[in-house]
Amino acid sequence: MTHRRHPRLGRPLDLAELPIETVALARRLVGVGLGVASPDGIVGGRIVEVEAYLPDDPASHAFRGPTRRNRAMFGPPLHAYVYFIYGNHWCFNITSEPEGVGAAVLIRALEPLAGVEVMALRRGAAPARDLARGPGRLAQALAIGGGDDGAPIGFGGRIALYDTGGPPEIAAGPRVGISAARELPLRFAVAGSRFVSSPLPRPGAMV
DNA sequence: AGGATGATCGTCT
DNA sequence: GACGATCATCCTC
Repeated sequence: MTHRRHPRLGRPLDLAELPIETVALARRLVGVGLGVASPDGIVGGRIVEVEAYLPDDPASHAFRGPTRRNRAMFGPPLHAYVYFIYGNHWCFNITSEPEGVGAAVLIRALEPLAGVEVMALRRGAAPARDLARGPGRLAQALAIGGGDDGAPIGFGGRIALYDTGGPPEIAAGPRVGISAARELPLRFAVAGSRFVSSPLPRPGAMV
């Protein structure tokens, strides 16, 4: 199964268009199409929520230097970093920054657009809104697991990005589930999307 | 609608 | 041996 123009995800995204600085990449990925090729066809949707994990970020797995688990974070940009958490769940990141610098963007939620029935099958009778809302559910719906860790993003591989059209309005807020650096607004989402895991203030909203 | 809890295991100290 | 970038379920309000 190979990636090409997809009626719902759009046309293949030229990776050269993407910034590799972590915050810039995180913001750019909001609204981008994500497709995973499998025997069941292309399964994916529009990225509606991400989190940035910066170099020298106390909330990042890379904070204490390279280990076997976080190795991909220190590899080249635009590769998958996939890790297992809480004994149950896989989480999917796209690496950022030049090789040697440990950083990545966690993909937290998707608006399902392609292979929705396949996602529903994998997720087991979940409501459409919950098919890929949250990083664990997203990985399960897309069948992303440890075997994808370190793989390059792109056409010719399993995981590819698509250009779905114009950039959306982006909301920002604190990251989820971390204990360090809680105050930093490093979570980015499509403003107002119902597929975001938890609400974020609209851009320019009053505090 | 929202808070608490158990599941479950790889990774690092 | 503790804990985690989570989720589903069960409970109370």
